[in-house]
Amino acid sequence: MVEHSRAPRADAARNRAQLLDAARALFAERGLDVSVGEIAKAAGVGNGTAFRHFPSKEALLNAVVEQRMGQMLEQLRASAAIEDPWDAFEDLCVEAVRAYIEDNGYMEAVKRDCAHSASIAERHGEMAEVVEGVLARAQAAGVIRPDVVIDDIPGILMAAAHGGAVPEADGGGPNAWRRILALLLDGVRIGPRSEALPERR
Amino acid sequence: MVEHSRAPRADAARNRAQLLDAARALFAERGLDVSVGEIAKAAGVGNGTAFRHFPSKEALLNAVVEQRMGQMLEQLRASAAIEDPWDAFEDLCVEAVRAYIEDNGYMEAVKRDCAHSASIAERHGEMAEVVEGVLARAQAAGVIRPDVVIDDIPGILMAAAHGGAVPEADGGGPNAWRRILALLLDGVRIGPRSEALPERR
Amino acid sequence: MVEHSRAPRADAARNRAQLLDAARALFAERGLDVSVGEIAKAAGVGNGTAFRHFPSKEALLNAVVEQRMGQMLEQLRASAAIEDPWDAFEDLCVEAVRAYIEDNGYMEAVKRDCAHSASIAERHGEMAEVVEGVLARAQAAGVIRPDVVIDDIPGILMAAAHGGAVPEADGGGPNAWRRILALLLDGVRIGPRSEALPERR
Amino acid sequence: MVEHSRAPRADAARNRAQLLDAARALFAERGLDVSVGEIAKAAGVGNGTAFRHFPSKEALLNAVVEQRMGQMLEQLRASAAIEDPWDAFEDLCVEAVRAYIEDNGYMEAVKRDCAHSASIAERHGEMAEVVEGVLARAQAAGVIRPDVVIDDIPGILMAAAHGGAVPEADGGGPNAWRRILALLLDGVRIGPRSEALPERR
DNA sequence: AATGAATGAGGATTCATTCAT
DNA sequence: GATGAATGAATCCTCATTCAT
Repeated sequence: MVEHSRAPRADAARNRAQLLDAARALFAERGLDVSVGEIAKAAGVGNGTAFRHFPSKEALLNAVVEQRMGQMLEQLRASAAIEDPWDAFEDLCVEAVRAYIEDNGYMEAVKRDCAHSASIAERHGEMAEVVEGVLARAQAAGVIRPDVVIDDIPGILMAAAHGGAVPEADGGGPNAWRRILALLLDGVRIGPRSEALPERR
Repeated sequence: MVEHSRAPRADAARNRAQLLDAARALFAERGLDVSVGEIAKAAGVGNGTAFRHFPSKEALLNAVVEQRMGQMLEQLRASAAIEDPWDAFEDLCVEAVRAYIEDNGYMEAVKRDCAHSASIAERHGEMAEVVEGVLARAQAAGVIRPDVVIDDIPGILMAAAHGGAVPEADGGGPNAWRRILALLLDGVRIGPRSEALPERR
Repeated sequence: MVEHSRAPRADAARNRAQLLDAARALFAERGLDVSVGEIAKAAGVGNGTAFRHFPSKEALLNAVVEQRMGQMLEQLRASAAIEDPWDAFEDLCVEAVRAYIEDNGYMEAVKRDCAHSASIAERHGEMAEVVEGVLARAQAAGVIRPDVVIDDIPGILMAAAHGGAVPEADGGGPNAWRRILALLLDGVRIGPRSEALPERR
Repeated sequence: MVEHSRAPRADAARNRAQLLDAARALFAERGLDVSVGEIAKAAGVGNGTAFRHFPSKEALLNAVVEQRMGQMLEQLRASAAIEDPWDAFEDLCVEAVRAYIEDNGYMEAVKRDCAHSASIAERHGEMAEVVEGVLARAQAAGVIRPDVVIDDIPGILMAAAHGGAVPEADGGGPNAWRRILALLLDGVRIGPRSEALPERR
């Protein structure tokens, strides 16, 4: 009988999750211009339901971003756990940029000022802390030039994420960011350069 | 009052120029989503006038881009004329990125495939030629690592242009790109790194 | 006042019906150029509601046509059920032309190729079948000249429907088609002519 | 030197003629929806010129119609000159319908009430007179049934002109009107029917 | 709590018509 | 008299958001 009753509280949570999933997928795939209606449809719910869970499109985006930041935070911590200070920093950058690349919506959201909700701000703070730690460790280890500051990192990541954002004819494409990031890392690093740039796909 | 009087025929060119100016300004400020109507209003002309001069929004954008490319081409040539191979390359990058930064619309247009109009394609070719020359000269002079290829350059520029595209609180801002570009250039360069990153701000 | 209260959900069907009615009426009255906005207003709904029910003007027209074809098909079958072969044919023609006359929109739609939607195409096929049967029976009974072919019938009906499509001063008007159709039928028939043309209203 | 002066009065007449020609051609080809601007362009004049010669689109259409009526009148008179009363009537009908078919714009204009200008009304009267004469002669000769009246003729012609106005799949096409007109003529005629309907294309 | 209907403000684009030169 | 620029209303259509059930 449980299954036959009309969507009780349990399904509310499921709907929310499905909306978030659909929103993430669609924002990632097609940018921030997808309509709420389309997201709702992809989530298998009515569009009114979308607005019940998230009072505005902006709020939905924020929720997606917040969730994404959660995953990102885990990822950053994993990178931070790498023993070698340089490897930790490099891995952190690679994974962060990959997250941007794979989620256009997240990236576009990051470009706006997204410290709207309290929890986003909190997550943001935690992430900053982790990054700061990794950077400090690498600088303490003497593998990153000392004039790089924590405020440079978001820009570096965002820059790398746009390294492939040109037409294919001009060298753009899904893997082009790897070379750009490699150049940036070589610019940041102390010591010998990387032997070779990543293959251009 | 003189300036406010209507002066159609002779001022058609002026209207066109005002439309281009308004379009550039608004595209730059608020991205490619500004409506043609708003551009027309900013230019001080009626809705239909915009479409008389540019048969579609796309065409208006193309015109903006084309004009910008003209300026850009001159700028690139000036950079190419610099004697020192590295200075030429560096100047070229700085000026190109500055152009992107100052004209968001241009930059967004560059991300798309912009070989729409014949003249844009032609300009594009000329620009590529200049850049290729500067790169080749620098590599021949041994100041740029040999595994950098011409197809890396647009990505490098686009990346640098996004170095400031994060909230101010995260280190973004109108001048942040300079540091990111400096890092990229250090990654590209053979020999000692730059002594210090450009000042933030 | 009861009728004026808003009653969305349950009345969605009613809105749809009102839109169809309004569309039919306006298309009939003023041709296919009436705007969707005007139809919506006549139906007492907002602009967007029209597009919610029918995703495009074309779709709205198709719906009108489809509905009309349903009525028409019934009518044709009723005519086909008439025992006397000639009477059946005549009645079929009269009713078909009347349908055109009463619904200008339908008629204009028939002029285009209207096999747009699957169901329209299907209906079209069913109608053709009925007409073919009636014609064959009449020809078998020797009351219609044998060189008339099925492909002549749509043209005959369309022609008759335009018999009144001239200014009143020139003999046009809502009933003028009856005389024209009578002439056509006399041209098609084997045997004596009709004794008198229908009264010119 | 004459050719080098700026379009004196003589060219005004020429512009007018070119506008009429262009309007006729475009209205004929594509219906009454062609824009004045397009007509002006086809005529090789500025659109302001079009509105100088014809104060409104409606006026331009009227002028086209008026001119067309002139040609038509000649044609009708030629038909009226045919000796055999039936042949005269038949020829008149064939040529009139052909005129409609070949000039969609004219036909659409005839459907509206086009007695706007005095000269159109006058032409209209002359045409009616000719038609009336041909009809009377044929009826006097006993080849047209007596219950056909002059007011039936415009409807007959308009009807025949729409005999092909159905999709090709339903028997429509550029020559279908001939069979429909033949049926109408057989309905109108006294005596034996035509031996065979015109070939369907 | 979920639904999907309704809404109306835009957005791009076209066009008849008016006007300044 | 000719020109073509300017105009703004109108058109189809989309979408975030609100509401009645």
